[in-house]
Amino acid sequence: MPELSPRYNPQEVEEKRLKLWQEKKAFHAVAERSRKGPFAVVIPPPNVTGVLHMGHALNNTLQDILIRYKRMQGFDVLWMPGTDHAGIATQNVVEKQIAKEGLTRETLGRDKFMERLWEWKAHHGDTIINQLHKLGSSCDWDRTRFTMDEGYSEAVREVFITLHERGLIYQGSYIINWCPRCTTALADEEAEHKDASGSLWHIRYALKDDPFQSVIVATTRPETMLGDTAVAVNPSDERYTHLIGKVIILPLINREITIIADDFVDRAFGSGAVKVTPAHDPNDFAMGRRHNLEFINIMHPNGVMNANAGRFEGLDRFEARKQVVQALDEAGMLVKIEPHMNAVRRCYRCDTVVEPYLSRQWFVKMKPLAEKALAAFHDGKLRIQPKRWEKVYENWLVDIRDWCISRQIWWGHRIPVWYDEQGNTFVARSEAEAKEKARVKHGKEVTLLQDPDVLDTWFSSWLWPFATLGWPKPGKDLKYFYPTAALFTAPEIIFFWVARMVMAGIEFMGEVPFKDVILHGTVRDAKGRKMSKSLGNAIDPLEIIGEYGADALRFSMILNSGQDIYISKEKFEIGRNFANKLWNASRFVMMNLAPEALRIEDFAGIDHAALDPASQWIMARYQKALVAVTEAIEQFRYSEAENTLYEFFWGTYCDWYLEMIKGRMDDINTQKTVCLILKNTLKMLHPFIPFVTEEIYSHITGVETVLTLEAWPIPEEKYAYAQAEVGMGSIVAIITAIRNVRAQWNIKPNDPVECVFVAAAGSETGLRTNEAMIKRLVRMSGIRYATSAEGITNSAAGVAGDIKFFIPLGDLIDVAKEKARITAEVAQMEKAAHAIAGRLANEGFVSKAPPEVIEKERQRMTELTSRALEFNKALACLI
RNA sequence: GGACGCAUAGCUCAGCUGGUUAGAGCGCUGCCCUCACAUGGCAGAGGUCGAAGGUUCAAGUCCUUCUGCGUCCACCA
Repeated sequence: MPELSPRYNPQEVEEKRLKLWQEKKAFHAVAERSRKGPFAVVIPPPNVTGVLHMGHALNNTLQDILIRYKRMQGFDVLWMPGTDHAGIATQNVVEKQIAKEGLTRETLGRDKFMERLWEWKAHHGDTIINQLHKLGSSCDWDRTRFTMDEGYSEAVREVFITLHERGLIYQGSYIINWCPRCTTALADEEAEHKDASGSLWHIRYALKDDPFQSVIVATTRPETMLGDTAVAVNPSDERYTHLIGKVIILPLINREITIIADDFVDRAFGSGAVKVTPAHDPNDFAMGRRHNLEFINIMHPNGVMNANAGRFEGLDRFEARKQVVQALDEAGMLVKIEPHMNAVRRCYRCDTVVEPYLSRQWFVKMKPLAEKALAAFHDGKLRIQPKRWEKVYENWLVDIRDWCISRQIWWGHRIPVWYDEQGNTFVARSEAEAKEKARVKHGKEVTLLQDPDVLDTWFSSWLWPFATLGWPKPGKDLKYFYPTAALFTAPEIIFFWVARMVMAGIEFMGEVPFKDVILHGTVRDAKGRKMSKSLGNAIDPLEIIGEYGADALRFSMILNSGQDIYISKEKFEIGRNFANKLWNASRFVMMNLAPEALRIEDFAGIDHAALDPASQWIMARYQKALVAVTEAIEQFRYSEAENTLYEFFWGTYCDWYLEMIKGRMDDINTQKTVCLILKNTLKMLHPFIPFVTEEIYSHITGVETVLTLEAWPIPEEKYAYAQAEVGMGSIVAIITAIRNVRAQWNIKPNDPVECVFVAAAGSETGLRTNEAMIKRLVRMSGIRYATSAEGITNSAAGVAGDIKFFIPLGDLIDVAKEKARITAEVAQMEKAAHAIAGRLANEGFVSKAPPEVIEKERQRMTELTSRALEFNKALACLI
């Protein structure tokens, strides 16, 4: 056994283990290898442009815990890794890069620009994967997929074509969310509402026949008035009924527009009259359709005013706003300006204010898909945790709107549609197929042009659970691993991704893609703010890994993962410290145990009848921890599982058990127990902190072990009985024993002495409350290391347990003060007993409370009374 | 405007179906470098469970209202 440093060095160990896992292909998934069946999880694919942040770290640690646990349980585990091409985000990154060379994508041209994108992907695309790797994620890395790799693209095309055939994809001109900076359409979910304080401009529109008569309209976007083609009022609004049908001269543009009546108009808002701009507002668009209005587009795709804007042509939309307002004011048409709070939609990629813009796009008809997703949920085929998110999922599906899937960018899956010169569309799997279709239609070869647009990134992401398994090609993996078991993700992404995956899964695989959706919190800084680069409050996971180790990162993160997680750098110390404690306790064990004990594999190797009481006790505690941890993991309550392990290992195994058996290490059965409990605890801890546990395990066994391939411990029912015997003995007896020891050995100050401790079986409850008292009493006798006798018992015989105590009499405490304190506590005990007595005398309680509760209370009272009595006796016989 | 979440020790949170004298970690105080570990050990201080009502024999836990913080959704000009 090589000498191990007293300080755990994570960097060295983690590097070594990563290499080993790779060499041994430890995470390689194989279908139909085990009788336990499949257990698959797909990673939420991070953006290729991504750099590991705390959100990833949390998300992947959660998955890894489950994955490693299930692997240890013997399932055929597949954790599918990969990255998302992240259309706009990636294109933005590369556009910025070429901008440094003075280039734009337009000057470069589509093909060259695409080359640059792929080049970028080749160089930087693995960054995040490598970082996830460092975190210890046990994905089957050989399977790493990319949403734009060849097979995946095939799946995307197949889905587009199938949906089109089923009448669920259509093309049309509607008002969509347009980002003038990215010059592309966005889906509703990609345009985020953000509150902003703006203004409400009230403008006067004069009547053509009678310039002295006018209506006043209010708007938050005055520049759009240039595209007005009507003014609308509510048909039941008496103020305006006489004006319906009259003509108005639109200021600045001098276009004649009509006053129309429409139920949409809210009489109570503003003046009750509203300007109608069908090409620049979704409501106005609908009105325009209803009333057959003209659609006048006043803007170029980049947000600069076009020729329809008259003298405002060439101005950016915000500059145009200023100048329009000014011009209106000068013309005396501006009535007033009110401050106004409203939600402005912004591009989720570049934060530019989104423009409602009329354009021709491709859409997915969502209602039929959503209905099935809803039905599957109602049938209980999908569980969402925590439950409160179920409603969010449900509401979105109920109120769903069609999905705009075309994007005017270049990085992505090209829309598989070709047009001939007449504008006929040919939806096809390939250009050749399209050409063939066109040939049939025209009876001759014709030239075709492919639709220049690409598909929304999410149009590929929503296929992730089955496209990664090889769909549309049939295969063993697809058949075996689909549907997957669970999905871990952040709630922000329910609409973008989760709900859509459910739809696609049902539509194309006939089954929901996962049974459990686990939504975890957001990682925030200590002040509760989201971590972001711009705020400068982000803690880099790689920095933490470098300093404290990946185990420390994982451990601390999970321990803190209740709802949202508030992180500061100091919080990672707990993980580092724990790993170090684990390391040192193991070092101690290895220093003191015989090789025979270190080789112990299971409980059968221990002669339980010959076991010392402390070891019997730790067995019981271990069983309890094992059951609790297993249950917590099954319920996805990882922080609870981890906390249980933390307390068991540190608070019970180290602080009590190892202290107790020091000096008893010559017993081989004790040695074996010490080792076996440690080994099984390492196994239980392995899903949480894979590196350090495996390293230690390998040192103990002397064999390089891949712990995730070892079996998860199974509770041994026969050891549970020790639990029932846990009890505290007579306090008077303890005091007596201490006094005897002192007298017997003629103890001098600061002499460490072993104390024989009498403890009897019987009283099972009240252990914890007794503990503090006993420690006090023991201290009053001059024992400093009062490892107390919690849980130590040696059967009903009431014979000595043999727990080691150090008794330095140097620092005797103030006995009088302690006596007073104990007296107070005893009084409190008596008070509690009295309260119970009162309760028991209460008619309501006796008649209405369940009998077992009454019985419990009665017992408790008896116990409190007798304990108080005993403490009183003990006080009397003290020094 | 709609929906949801949180409020428990100085800080971060447990407290799962109402039933012992409300717990942990960090921080703080005191004593210890004792031969596994000072990234450690032992001992200790610290809470009228956000406010007010209500249900109940019994409320941190259930109901109502309010206050403060947070999140998501939303086409009202």
